Amino acid sequence: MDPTTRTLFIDRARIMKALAHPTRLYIVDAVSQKEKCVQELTDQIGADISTVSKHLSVLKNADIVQDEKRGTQVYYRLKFRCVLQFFNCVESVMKSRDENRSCPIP
Amino acid sequence: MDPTTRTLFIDRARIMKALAHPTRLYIVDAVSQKEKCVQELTDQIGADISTVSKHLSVLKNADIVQDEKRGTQVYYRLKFRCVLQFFNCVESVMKSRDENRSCPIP
DNA sequence: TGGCTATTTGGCTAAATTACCAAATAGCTT
DNA sequence: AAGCTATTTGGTAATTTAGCCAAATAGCCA
Repeated sequence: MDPTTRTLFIDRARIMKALAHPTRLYIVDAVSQKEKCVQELTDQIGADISTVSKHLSVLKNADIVQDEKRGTQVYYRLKFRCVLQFFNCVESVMKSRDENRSCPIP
Repeated sequence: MDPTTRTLFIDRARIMKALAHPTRLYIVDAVSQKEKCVQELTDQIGADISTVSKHLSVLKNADIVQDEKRGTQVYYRLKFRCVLQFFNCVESVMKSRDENRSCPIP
C-alpha cells in the first residue's frame, strides 16, 4: 500500500477509534441534543469524573466535540451532526444480526 | 445509566470497534466495489496473510462483511453500503482539523 | 487572600488489541 | 491417497487502552 493511502486510512481510523467506546458513544448522543458540562455527564454515566473527563478529551482531540468554558464549568457539544447518522447505520447492522440469531426448530 | 441503555451503547461500540483500525477501513473500502479474496487483499495491504484473515473475521463477526467460499478461496464483500457514508463524515471532521492547523503569522 | 467547586492531569494496574510465525484445516487435482 | 494452494487458528510478545485514586489547576466569591 502506498504511503499516502496508508496515511489516509490511519487518519480515518483515528477518528473511528475515538467513537469506539460505549461511554463515548453515550456522550456523543447526550451532547447532540444540548450542551452538557462534565458533572452532568458524570452523573448520567456513573463513572469517576476523571474517567469521563478523559473520554471527553479523546472526543475533543478527534474534533468530534467542542468545549466552551463558562465560569468554573466546561460545556461540551457535538461539532459534527453527521456523526449521528452513524447510529442509523449501526442500528441496521445490529438488526440484521438479531434476525440471523433466530434458529427455528421444525 | 440503566442496564438497557448500557447494553445498547455496548452493542453499538462493538460495531464501531470493528471499524476502528486502518487495515479494516481499507478492507471495507476495497470490498465495497467488488468482492475480493483473502490473497488479493493481502497483496494490496502488504501484511501477513494471517493478519489479514483475522481482520476479516473481525469484520465478519460484526456483520459488516459477508463471506462466500468458492473452491479453495473465500470471497468477501460489504454487507451494508451505509457504512460507506461514514467516510464522508469522517472526511469532514478531518478537514476541519486541517483548517484549524493553519497558524498564520502576521 | 483563602476557601470552594469544577475539571484536568499523573501514576498505576488490569485488560484488550495487534502482529507475526508456525501449525492446522479445507478443498481441489492428479 | 498425496500433493498443492488458500485460509484459518493457536501461541506469544509488544503496545495501547481504561479505570480509579490522588494531586494539581482554574475560576469564582466571600
